[in-house]
Amino acid sequence: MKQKLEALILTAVDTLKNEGVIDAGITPKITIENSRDLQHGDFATNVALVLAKPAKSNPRALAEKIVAALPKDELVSRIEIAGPGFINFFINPDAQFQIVSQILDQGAKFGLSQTGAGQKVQVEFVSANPTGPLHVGHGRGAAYGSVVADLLEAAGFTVHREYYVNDAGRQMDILATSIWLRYLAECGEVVPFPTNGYRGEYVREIAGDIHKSAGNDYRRPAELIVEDIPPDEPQGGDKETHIDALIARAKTLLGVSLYEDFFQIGLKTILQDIRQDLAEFGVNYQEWFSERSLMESGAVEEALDRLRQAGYLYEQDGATWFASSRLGDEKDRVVIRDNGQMTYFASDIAYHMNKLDRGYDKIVNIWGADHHGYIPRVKASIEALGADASKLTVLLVQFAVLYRGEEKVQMSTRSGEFVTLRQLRNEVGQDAARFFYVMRRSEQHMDFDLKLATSKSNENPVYYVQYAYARVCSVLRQLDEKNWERDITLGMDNLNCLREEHEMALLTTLARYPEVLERSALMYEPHQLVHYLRDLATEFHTYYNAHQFLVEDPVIRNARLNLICAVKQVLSNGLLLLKINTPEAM
RNA sequence: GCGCUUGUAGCUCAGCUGGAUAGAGCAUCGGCCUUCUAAGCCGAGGGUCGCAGGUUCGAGUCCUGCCAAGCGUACCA
Repeated sequence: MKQKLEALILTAVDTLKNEGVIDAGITPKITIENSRDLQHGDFATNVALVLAKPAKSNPRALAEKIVAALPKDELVSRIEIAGPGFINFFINPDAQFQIVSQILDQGAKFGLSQTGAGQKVQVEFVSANPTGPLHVGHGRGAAYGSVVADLLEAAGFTVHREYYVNDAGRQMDILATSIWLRYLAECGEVVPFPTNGYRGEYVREIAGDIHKSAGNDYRRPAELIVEDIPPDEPQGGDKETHIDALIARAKTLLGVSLYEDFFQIGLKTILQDIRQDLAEFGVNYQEWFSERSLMESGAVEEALDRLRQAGYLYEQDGATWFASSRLGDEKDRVVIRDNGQMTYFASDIAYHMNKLDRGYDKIVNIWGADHHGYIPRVKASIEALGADASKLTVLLVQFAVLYRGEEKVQMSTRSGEFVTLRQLRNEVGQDAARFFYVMRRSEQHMDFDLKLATSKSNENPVYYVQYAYARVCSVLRQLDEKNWERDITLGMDNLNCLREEHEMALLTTLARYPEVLERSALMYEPHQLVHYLRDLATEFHTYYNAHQFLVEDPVIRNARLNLICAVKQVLSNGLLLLKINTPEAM
């Protein structure tokens, strides 16, 4: 609809150019909007206002000339000039009706577009360290990321969803050592648990399982473990050096192979838990990409070599640095520490190099907002590798703060008392969890009210949309009970009897769906879809209260049924994208 | 100190990339169930869009400077 209008306006502008009214060199940026106010027609454009200055003309006068030059089209029933020079278009009602048959014809495909056809996009999200279960913060990234990916797919992109598994590095060593220490406790060895260890209950469970299946195979005497270990924080020492020493001790006492058992079992168990958690939440991936595989395949060395050849690496204080400050980062970054270990950033460079080499047109990373400081250095590394950094988009998701009514829910990873995603799902349910996560702009700090999400009342916005869907279903059931046949063709042939204000409003809203979907996708803003569905539900509920659908007159009845079935279809398409259920009865 | 993000109704948030009289939900107040589900609808009140400048026909939206909140500023991941 908008495209047609745009074409008409362009023709008019061209005519005026030929007449010399407008300088031929000017190409206006035409914006067409859905009018907010019905008095302003269905669509409005500001071309006249934009062109007034370069054309050295009064906007209203110019608007009149443009309107005069507009080709006649049956789509438009009336054109008005308003305010400072807006051109308002009133769409011919007959043209609006076709949306109903279009929706019912296309069904689940209505709204999908081919905008991104032929383009490959990779979306990486969640990527939480596999050192414990996902918590509510990850949940927001999961819901947001999966919907963004699905929206892109709906817009025609080929989407590759990926989880980057940090299965290398110190955090994993801390996990392995934590499990071992808990295991020793199972065996009866008394070793104080380090401040910096993972204290969650799940660590004990994994340790317990190992003890059950392996008995005392991994048991080592407590004296040997604590011998000469520097003190922990409560004893006046440093918790970091303390735990590092414990890790080193674990490796010596167990040997590489046995230590690796703990590492692998911990990784496997937790990763399995994360996968299952996400799958239950409706979040699925094409690939779980291992950081370790980058180290083992030599990809990290290769990436560093490429940076070195490009002249971006230098040695200082025994460490190897990447000169990211030359490419916009605030300071240079260490890639190889003075102890010879690669930093996390080094493998991250290799990972992004790998993504680029895979030939994606777009790379989308969804990160927690606390990682924002990382963006400049990653972009710098991509540029240093000679690639196009604009291919990478990093979307930040702000933390969700949990409330239970007025009361803030405390979360602490240290104590192991944090609220897990699983607990949240169980408490508020799948639909409410997804809806709440995705109904706010991702950059918006979010208050997640558990009480509101759990409430099965009118306070809860999730039910509002679902209820609209269920109501349509209910009407169709009533139709059956009355033994009335639904005559789709009769309804289609008589859509022009849908002249009530509420019906016209529904038609325009329905027609907006494809555009909303595309915008949501291209702007990575699922909340736009959520708001749209809310609006559609509102208009349906209003209509429902204002008019009876199951009326005696079969012509009006079937026309209205077709309209509400179109509403049902669009609600279903939208909710499906959000992976929110469409209950037939509530 | 510097950087990123955010300041819009009592609360939680939208605001379609600069447009017309700033919108919704919750909360408050008042109405609507013998007729398709009242998890709904209709109506009312509620605003210096953090503050101050600037850009222009026009600013919640853009630019500058302040103020406030969250996060980040590691040879941690």
